[in-house]
Amino acid sequence: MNGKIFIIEDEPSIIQLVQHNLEKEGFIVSSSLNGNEGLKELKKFEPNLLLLDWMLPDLSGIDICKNIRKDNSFKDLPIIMLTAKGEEEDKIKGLDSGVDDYLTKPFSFNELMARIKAVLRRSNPNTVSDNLEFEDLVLDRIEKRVFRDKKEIKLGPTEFRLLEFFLSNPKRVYSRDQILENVWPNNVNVESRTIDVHIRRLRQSVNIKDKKELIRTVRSSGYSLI
Amino acid sequence: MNGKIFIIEDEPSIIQLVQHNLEKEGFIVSSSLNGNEGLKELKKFEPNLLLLDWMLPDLSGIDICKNIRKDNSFKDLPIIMLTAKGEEEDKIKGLDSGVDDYLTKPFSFNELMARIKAVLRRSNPNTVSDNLEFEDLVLDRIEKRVFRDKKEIKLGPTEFRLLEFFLSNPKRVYSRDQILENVWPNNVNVESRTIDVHIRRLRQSVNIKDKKELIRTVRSSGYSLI
DNA sequence: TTAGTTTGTAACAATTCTGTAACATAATAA
DNA sequence: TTATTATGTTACAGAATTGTTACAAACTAA
Repeated sequence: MNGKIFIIEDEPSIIQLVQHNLEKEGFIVSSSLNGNEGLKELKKFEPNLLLLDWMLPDLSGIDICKNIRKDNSFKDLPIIMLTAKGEEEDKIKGLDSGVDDYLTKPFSFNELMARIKAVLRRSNPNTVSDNLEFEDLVLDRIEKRVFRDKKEIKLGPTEFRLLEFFLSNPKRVYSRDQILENVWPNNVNVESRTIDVHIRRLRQSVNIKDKKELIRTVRSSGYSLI
Repeated sequence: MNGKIFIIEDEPSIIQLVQHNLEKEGFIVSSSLNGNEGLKELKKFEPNLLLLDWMLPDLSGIDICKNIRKDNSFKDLPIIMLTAKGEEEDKIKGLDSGVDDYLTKPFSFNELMARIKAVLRRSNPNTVSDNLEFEDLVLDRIEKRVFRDKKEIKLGPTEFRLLEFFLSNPKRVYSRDQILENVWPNNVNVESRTIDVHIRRLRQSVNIKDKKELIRTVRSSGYSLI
């Protein structure tokens, strides 16, 4: 998951929490505590999505919204509005003003994340791709297909998940424990040597003559893409 | 398993139990009985993980959480929240205060241990992201690679850990005892001369023609980077 | 059902890593 | 200087880790 997200929200604790978690998810995040300043910074930052608080000390969220929509280069910027509880009526207005979605505080991060993904996918398909890529390797999560060098590769379910996991963070070395935790269904007990065998199978499928080895063994640590 | 764990929890019996068991597992543990004092001590202690009680006499767990997340040097500190049953669980989760995991009292030590391991695995390699650097030497802990002068150097597992240890505090002279304690798995007995041999191997790998020696011998004291 | 896949494990092979001993050399003290 | 102690260097056996293969059980699709 990638993309740039801007937050305008006057409560620092919310900014901290959301920003922290979004960055952990791989987004580039910037923020502002008030409307006027936020508008300026936003235009410099050029985000792919805006999280906008409804109640701000200077401008209301709706004013910001209108302002943004006037600016030609941002008239398609997806906006998710954050509203405090009990601002029900205003929601409707909010939607009228060109907001893409709204979220009522307090919200869980998972909720927020789901909305962000949905909105980004809907309005900016390029920033959120369901393909994982690494060099000449492409994994299509939706169609469950894998290509190397434009040619399709057939993988079994486990090899697919294994490769998907490696691609989530290419080059990073994962221990067998980490692989087990993330690739196998929870609380399934398999020997760690089993992973070696699946690595072997994945290697066999993924390797192409005249192409370099894709999976690196790091002795006493685990495996990684390379 | 190693690392530093801090506990903020007002019930002494729980602290006793948890602390004792964690120390037996090889963790360095410190604790505090209340929020305000805990916050101060925590920042001095610089833990790798925090066990945080939800109900405290002075501050609530969530306040502490927010406070921690504001501090830049601790915004990635993994936190496991301890809650009593029925203690507004939903609220805690709903607010998503940046907590990494929850545990409902009463819990077994095994449960706790499992969560700790999972959280540490999940968040430590990520947050500790960083490369260790010293002059033209770079050690990438995530990808488990070492570079000197931009060129990759192949190291065995022990040499890697050895170098990693030296890089944690470059220029500092470590005695053979300290090296043993930190580089070799706990309760392994090896002769101290063995270290000399590994130093030799590390030197051989790390040294480059026309570049100065990187590892200094301090007679009767130990070794250090230089 | 049946035929074809997929999966986990065991067993063995291949490879790499480690610790130690033994000897060489360097530094220090007497 | 010589004696003594600390460190450097090398070689090697056996530990430990990983690669590979084969096979039976579990699973799927027709």
